[in-house]
Amino acid sequence: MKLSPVQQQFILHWGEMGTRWGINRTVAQLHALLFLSPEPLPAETIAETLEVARSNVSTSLKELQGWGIVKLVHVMGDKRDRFESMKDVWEMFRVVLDERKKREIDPTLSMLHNCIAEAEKDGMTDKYTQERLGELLGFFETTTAWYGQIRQWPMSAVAKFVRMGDRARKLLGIGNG
Amino acid sequence: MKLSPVQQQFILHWGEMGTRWGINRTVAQLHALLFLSPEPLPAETIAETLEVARSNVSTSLKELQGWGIVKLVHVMGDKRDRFESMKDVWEMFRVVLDERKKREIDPTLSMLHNCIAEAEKDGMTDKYTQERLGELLGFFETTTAWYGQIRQWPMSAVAKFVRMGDRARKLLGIGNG
DNA sequence: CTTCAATTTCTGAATGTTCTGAAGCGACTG
DNA sequence: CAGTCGCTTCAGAACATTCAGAAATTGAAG
Repeated sequence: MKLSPVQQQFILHWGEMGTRWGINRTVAQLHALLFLSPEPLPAETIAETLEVARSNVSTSLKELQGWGIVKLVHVMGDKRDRFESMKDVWEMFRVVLDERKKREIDPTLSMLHNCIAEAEKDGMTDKYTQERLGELLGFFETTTAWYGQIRQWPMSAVAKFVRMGDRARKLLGIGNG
Repeated sequence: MKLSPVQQQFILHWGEMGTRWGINRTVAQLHALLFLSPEPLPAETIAETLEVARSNVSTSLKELQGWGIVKLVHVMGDKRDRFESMKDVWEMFRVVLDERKKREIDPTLSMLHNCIAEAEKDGMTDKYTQERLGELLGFFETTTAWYGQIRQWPMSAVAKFVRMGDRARKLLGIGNG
């Protein structure tokens, strides 16, 4: 399988991008390749195309399946596993955000709850710290609640909302407008 | 300077958190410490408290200043530099998001524009790839436009918006509600 | 101009991560 | 039941990041 220069550029950039957000480069590249591919690819092909070890592909595919954005599929007459990426971009990012929330934000929320509870009774943690932790918790609670709302909106609603711009805020009668 | 167990827990967790989002552990810990501190701290104190090398503190502070969430300040009668974190959580996250947009999303947008333009004339990139890239670009453009809107809302507006829940969508007459 | 404290820069060492090739496992085939 | 194919696991090598301590720089005070 031969990649066009454009495909290469995209895959490389996506890999680079991944690392900046704490995702393994190869994992991200692999995802980019599958995302562009019209049909599900076998692991062997992926390894050749990306020029990485077969074993590395295996591990990365597990990772991507763990995130829920790549699925294993079979095609008639081929006993090899094939893999395809989720193709709906909006859905894909929703899945990733949900997963990161579960893995990272939720634990942070409980850490903060715990810290705040401890601080109240330990007699060693100053008021200022308690206030800061409280504000941080408030921030996370509000934003996750917010995300919880919006993630359910159909994509068309989001698009309209964006197009409304500041009128949305005024229509809802919120803020200082 | 002695940290309470609660403060330690928070700082450690924040450092851990940072690494998952592509931010150096020490940088994140340092930020956590400054965030909790009622007054600006000199580098020396930070190094002692966090038990890291003085030089490491210096580099990390530069990094945090680069992100725009830590500032150098002076206090009367002390010639040492002191550092304080931005304290408004909402403002702080806005600054970080703005910065990440500038560093990561904007380059991705131009990469996508470029790829799409190239793909149209190179005759080597299949239609399917072009469609996928187009959808991805659409996604990034919509979400950045959206963020551009909301980042300007006062925090109170966001809070109200969240509390309205799905009523907001219905009130605006968007989506399939 | 010298001294001294504070800070920054630099370099090699330590640590952490990512990757490969080899080995192993299981399923299918002749 | 031996042979092949595909997949996964694993140990160590390669690579990248992070860090500490030494050296250099800055800048203020005398």
